[in-house]
Amino acid sequence: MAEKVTIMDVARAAGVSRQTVSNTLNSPQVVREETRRHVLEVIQRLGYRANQAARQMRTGRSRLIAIRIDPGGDGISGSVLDTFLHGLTESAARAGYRILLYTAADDRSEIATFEDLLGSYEPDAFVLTATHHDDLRTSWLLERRLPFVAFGRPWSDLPGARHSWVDVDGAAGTAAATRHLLAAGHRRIGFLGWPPGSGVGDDRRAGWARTLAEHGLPADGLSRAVEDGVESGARAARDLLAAGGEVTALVCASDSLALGALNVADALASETGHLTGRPAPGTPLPTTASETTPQTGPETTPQTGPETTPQTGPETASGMPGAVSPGRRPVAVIGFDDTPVARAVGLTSVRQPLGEAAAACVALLTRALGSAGPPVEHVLLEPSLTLRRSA
Amino acid sequence: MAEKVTIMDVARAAGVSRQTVSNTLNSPQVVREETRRHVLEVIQRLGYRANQAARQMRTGRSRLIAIRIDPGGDGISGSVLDTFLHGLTESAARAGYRILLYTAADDRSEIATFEDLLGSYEPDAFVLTATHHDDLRTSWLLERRLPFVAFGRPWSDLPGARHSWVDVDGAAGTAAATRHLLAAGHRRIGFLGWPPGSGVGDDRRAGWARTLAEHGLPADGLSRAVEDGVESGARAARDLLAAGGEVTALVCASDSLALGALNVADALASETGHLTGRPAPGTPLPTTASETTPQTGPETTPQTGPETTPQTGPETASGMPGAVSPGRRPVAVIGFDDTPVARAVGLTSVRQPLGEAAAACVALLTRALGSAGPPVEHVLLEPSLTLRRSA
DNA sequence: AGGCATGATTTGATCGTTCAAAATGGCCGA
DNA sequence: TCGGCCATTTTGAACGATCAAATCATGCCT
Repeated sequence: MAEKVTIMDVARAAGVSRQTVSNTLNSPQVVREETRRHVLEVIQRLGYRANQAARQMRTGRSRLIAIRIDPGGDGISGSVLDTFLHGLTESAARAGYRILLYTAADDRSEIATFEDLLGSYEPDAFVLTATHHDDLRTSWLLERRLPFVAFGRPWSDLPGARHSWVDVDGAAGTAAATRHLLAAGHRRIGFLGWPPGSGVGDDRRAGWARTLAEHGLPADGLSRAVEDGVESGARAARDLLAAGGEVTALVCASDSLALGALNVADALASETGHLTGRPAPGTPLPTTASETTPQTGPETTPQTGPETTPQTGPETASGMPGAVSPGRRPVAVIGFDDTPVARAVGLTSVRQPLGEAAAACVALLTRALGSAGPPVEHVLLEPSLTLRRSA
Repeated sequence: MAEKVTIMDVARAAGVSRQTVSNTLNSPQVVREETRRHVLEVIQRLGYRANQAARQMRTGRSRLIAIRIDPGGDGISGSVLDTFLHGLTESAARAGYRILLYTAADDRSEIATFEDLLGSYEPDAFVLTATHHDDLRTSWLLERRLPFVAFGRPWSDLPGARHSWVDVDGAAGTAAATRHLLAAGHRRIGFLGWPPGSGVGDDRRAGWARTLAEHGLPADGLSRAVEDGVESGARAARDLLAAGGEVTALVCASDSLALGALNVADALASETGHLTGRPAPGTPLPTTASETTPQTGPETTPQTGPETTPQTGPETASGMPGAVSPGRRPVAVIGFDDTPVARAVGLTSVRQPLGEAAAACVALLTRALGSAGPPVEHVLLEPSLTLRRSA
């Protein structure tokens, strides 16, 4: 096993007391410059690291942030949590925190886990995801004045339900998508979303509706509300396109719905002879300019250091057997979340700045835990549009 | 804040000493039955939970398992780690452990993180993923006799590099895929994989090659080795299909490659008039039997309790505009990992039993940490084939 | 020179648990 | 009645850090 180096080992080696070593690390300003340097040198040499358990016992802080990981539905948008989690781990590490995972089936069992964790590992804070109407978790945490941030707005305006949150402006995302389609000449733009009641879904629909209204275009009958899923998206798209509204483009609340819609659009195109409009279903565009992310408005994203996500880079293409002759575009489709599926099938999609969101969560938490600054803060980030062949 | 309940609070309330409370929890056999029951009742009533930091200080065990989370390339197979992580969190919780996350860019920085963590949070064990040839991490951990399991075999047979691992038999997966294609009548079955040298990739290619050999079929010129990615998969598929080998089916080392191949296959089909062979690219089969997972051999998977992953269920379908008339099948394609992308585009794929793998990792670790059983054990799990429209 | 504020460092106590050893009490046989 | 043994329970010490208070220098002012 690795030999343990305690604060006493360092103290002895440096010829000072425990407390001076502790002070050089935690309150450098009270230690004489020369002593400080010497102690730091010894710490370095011995490879000393403060034992977290002992520190926690005395200070009551674990430097642990807990977050739930869940299986994630059909998995298509599962990568969203995945990416967020990675960003969170990275940002937390920079701030001296570590991420602790737990699972829970519903609000009730999640609260039970809160109690369990608080009694044993004593995480300093929680990060909540998938907030919803009448979220039991937020009220439970608020009642006990436990520090937490939600990734997602509180979708109810109960007076006491004020807490810190970070979110991505879904409405701005669908608005940008809609504006992009308008700029491309589309005038009958439909929306595929979820049944009313989900905060996220309503928000995304609102962005589309608002933008149409701003351009003096009617939205009546151009919207469908179905459960999330590829096939329900396909059904809804068929229904909407057959309704006689002459819809030429679709904005969708998720990549799952969008993928279903895209399948329908491609099928219709091949049926009506427009097959060659796109190179081949699911094949990337032959130009390197096919994958771009234009700004969707004033970028308020805070600078959070370099994101080290290795980019695969836009795929280059050689001979495209499907691209025979240029034809008129079939129904344009835009998804939401820019999941791997979207990249794989060439679906234009709204991308959430997940790395920035994670960094913002950590920033809010550390500020709250450091007891500096206001206890309740909000950060609303702008998404961007990743353009691909589908729109 | 939540009122803290210590072991002394319980002791006082129950009219016994600290140690008796401790014993009721940790060594029940030394406590008189009646006392034990009484103390347990008080513990329940007060909601006592042993403070992990204090316990860790005394025992030296943190009940923490550390694992790396990484961004995950193009994201398509990112969901693999995601699912594994969820299973790990669940299995670990059942065994009384929690999962701690960290990030690292490469082996060197991961080892630096080991040192950091071991000096501060003192995780009891590590779970390594993405093991590779000459893995610096395993040798580092082995030298220090630190407990760990690798999800992935050690892809080098250095004498000293013996450690516990859990893996999925990739060769068995590609073999099953190949057998499935053979049973469907295919005789010229190609393979799209990665350049030689990666253990995982070589293993998957071997399963395909072995199966062809077993059936007395030649494999010469039927294999391509390219970097992972949708477009490189497409290129390799075009190359292989144009080579004049009359290839009618493709087994691929990943869903990314398979997706590229599928795009090419679909494009070729529409070029040669076979378009209607499949309902519509990216559309699920209209039958509910389309998504099945046959056994691929003697199932050695250990029983690990109910996996609570909510299944979306096989998608049902209504009118399929693309399915005009039944035609001859175009090139069949099978992927690997059964990612969300595969489900979304209807790609038949080899599924890894990730929940079982995670459970096996935890089982191996707890056994090693409990110092019962042999310190080095191996678990090799059988993957299964998820059938969809692509093969 | 003595008192005193200031800066730097050290000492004592404590967090909550478990290990190890000591204490208690009942029962038995001599 | 006493010692010994066993089962059960209690007490003392320790894990490694930080907080709070005490101590030790040092310089300055009166």
